Parts: sequence; structure tokens; C-alpha cells
Amino acid sequence: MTDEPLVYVLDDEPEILKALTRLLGAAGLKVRGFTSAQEFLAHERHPGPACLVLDLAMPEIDGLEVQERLRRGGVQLPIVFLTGHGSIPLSVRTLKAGAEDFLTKPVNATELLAAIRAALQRASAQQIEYVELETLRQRLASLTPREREVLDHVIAGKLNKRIAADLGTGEQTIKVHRGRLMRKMGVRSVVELARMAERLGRTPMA
Amino acid sequence: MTDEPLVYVLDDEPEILKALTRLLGAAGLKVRGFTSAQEFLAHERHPGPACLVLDLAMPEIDGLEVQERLRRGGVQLPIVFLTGHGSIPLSVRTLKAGAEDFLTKPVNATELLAAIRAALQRASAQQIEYVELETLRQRLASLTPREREVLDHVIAGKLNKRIAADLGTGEQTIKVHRGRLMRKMGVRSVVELARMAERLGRTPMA
DNA sequence: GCGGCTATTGGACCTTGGTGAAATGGGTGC
DNA sequence: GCACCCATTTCACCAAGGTCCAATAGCCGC
Repeated sequence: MTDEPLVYVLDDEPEILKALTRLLGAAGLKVRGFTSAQEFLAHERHPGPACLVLDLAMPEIDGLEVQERLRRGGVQLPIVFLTGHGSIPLSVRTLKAGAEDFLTKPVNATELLAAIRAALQRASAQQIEYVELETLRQRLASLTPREREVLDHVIAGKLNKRIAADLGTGEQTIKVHRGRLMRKMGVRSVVELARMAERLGRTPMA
Repeated sequence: MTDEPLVYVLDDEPEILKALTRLLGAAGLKVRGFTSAQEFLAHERHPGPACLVLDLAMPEIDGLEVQERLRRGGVQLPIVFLTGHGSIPLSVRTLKAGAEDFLTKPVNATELLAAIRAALQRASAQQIEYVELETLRQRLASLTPREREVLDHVIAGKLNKRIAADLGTGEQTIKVHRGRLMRKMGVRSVVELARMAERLGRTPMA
């Protein structure tokens, strides 16, 4: 949680990569550079907040595909595109696909640093969100099947009596399940439970 | 609610405006054209879903400023930028500011129509969201000050006893307020109330 | 002032929610 | 088989929520 932020830099030209690494390092950022997309994609993920400075034009796997693969892999890594031969359609496409920024070479150091800081801030927020949701998911997974069923009916706003009828059991039973699932989910009121369900509900995966 | 979608087109060059209007009209879209930003900004808003095809380079008030003024005015109108002399920084800036798309002249008709349809769909979703929130806000406004206070404590998950103590009154009183505010808000369970509060809470204005 | 309105409050009464103790039954490991 | 764990269920009891009825107090228009 207190992991240091990390900036990945992916550019196939070693000199540019070196220059970028030096620039960012001088600004106090921890940097990890790659010259090939395969190498980067195979690399293990940084545990803390991270972002990616990504060159668009690269052999074999270009920046667009790196973005697409990360997305498909469920990796939410804020991306700052950096390219020498960009175009408006490309910038539009990457931004609509969720990129944090799109800069052109030669890049202004201040601009790049600002973009990276914004990306890292977003990464940080995403990570907090992810960790919180993970906790909730774990709690949800600790419920027994029956408790899970009762939970669904509770957050639908039904009365215990009604839930009992729907599940073909007694009202007292529902109360016990209800009490137990509340404790397991770590909430003390239905309101909190509803909020929690709301957060879990509107997030397919994070 | 069943209002026909409308496409605003704002371009200072009359010939281009005319061509765009004809193109969109031929595609079955209802179009309203303007050649000056002042004229457009002064114009009354369409009641149904709408979007704006916006030229970037215009005298006096340019596209960027139109976007900014709409944003400041709280108008959520999806914008498709259309420009002859765009640049990557400009496209990035407008998209980050929430523009739906950024196209360059001469524009491909298919592309433009696709962008407009996407913008109208977004507008439609925004409008549904807005109408629903407006209903909730009206209900919230129909509460008496005391009921509003009780609501705050209820959605904080507090017990009636506790609420009574916090507000310096009796528990029975809270129950009455509670029952009334539930009816006024149109909900039958605390869960629904919590959801409603959640939606109202995370939206400063819409 | 007076009638009418609304907000706030309280009591009596019933319904619903919540908890502790405990029984039943299905698996698992030995 | 036996001991054990876990999920599910039930009972009895108490706490909290919810509603009907009614009183009080302030405010507005006439």
C-alpha cells in the first residue's frame, strides 16, 4: 500500500529510452524501461501505483496493441502515449480507449512530467478502489450459498417474511442467516450493506 | 421523452454549414444550423436528446470556448469537433474536456454519421439519467426540514433511538418522520432509500 | 381574531428485525 | 463406524421499526 510509484517506459529506440529514463529519474521518479513490447508485457506487475509512457510506433507490437492487450488482460495501467509520428485519429482513438494523455516528440519535459503525475494519481486512485473492492469480494466469497441467497433478497429490499416464502423456509431462519451475513460482510446496518452491494454490483471486474 | 433527436451544427462558413446540413438531413437527422457561436449559445435548448457538431476555428468565440461555456453553464451536450486545422494537442484537450469525438475536414460522411449517432446515444442516456435525478431532487425538496434531517441520519445507518438523541427529541417522533419521508421519497425500504441517496449524493449537478 | 394549513411531537399498539442456544443432517478424515 | 466440522433450520425472547390517532404550535390570508 505504501509501495513507491513506478513509471514504466516502453520505447524501441534505446537512446530515447535512455534519455527519458534519465529525465524522469532526475525528477525523482522511479523508472523501469523496456525496448520491446513483449518484454514489457511478460514483466510482472508492480505492486504499487504505476503508469506507462508508451511509444506508438514500434516493430511487431505497436503502442495501440499494447494498450489493447493490457485492456483485455484486465490491467488498468494509465498510459501516456508519446510518439513522433502521431496523428489526430490516433490520438482520438487512444484517448477514447482510456489513455491518460497523448504527447508528441520532441516532448516538453514539463508537459511530460505533468502527464505522468496525473497518470500516477489516477493509478493511485484506481488501486485504492481495487483494494477496497477486493476486500468486499473476499467477504462476499466467505458467505455460504444460503447466506448469499438471503443477501440478494435483502438488498432487493424484501421483508424477512417474503424472503422466507421465496426461499421456502421459515422467517426465523432468514433472520439468523441475515444476522450472520451482516457480521461476515462487516456491516452493522442494511444501509451499509446496500452501499456495499452497490459498489460490488456495478463493477464487472476491476 | 419521445422528443426527436436534434443535431446542432455550428460552423462559421455558410457553405460548409449548408453542406453538412444537407448531408445530415439526407441521413434522416433533424438539424439546426448556426454560423455564429453567440447565436448558438443564445438559442434555447432542445428538449430532447441533442448533440453538437462544432467547428474549432471560428472568429470571436472559437470551438474551445464554446465547449468551455457549455460546461460552465452546466449544459451536458455531447460535442463532435470538426476542424480543418486541428492538431494533436487540441484533440487531446477537447477529448479530455469531455468531447465525444474529434474529426478533421474533409470529413468522411460515414465517420461523421457514426460519431453523431454515438453522441446522440450518449445524449439520450444522459437525459434519462437527468430526468430520473430531477424526479429524486423534487421529492427531496418536498421534505420538511425535520424530515430532511432525519433522512440524513437514517442513510447514515443510525438507529431511531440514536437519531432521537442526536436531534433532541423522542424516538416515536423519529419513527413518524421516518415513515413520512419514506412515503414522500417513494420508497418502501431503507435499501431503496440508500440507493436513492447514493445517486443524489454523487452528483453535484447534472 | 379566526379558520385553515402545515410542521413537529407524542402515545398506544402491532409488526418486523435481531440474537442466543440448540437440534438436524450431510460431508470429511481417521 | 466415529468424531468432527459446517451449513441449515427452529424456538423463545427482546429490541427496533412502523402506523393510526391525536395534540400542540406557528404561519398565512382574509
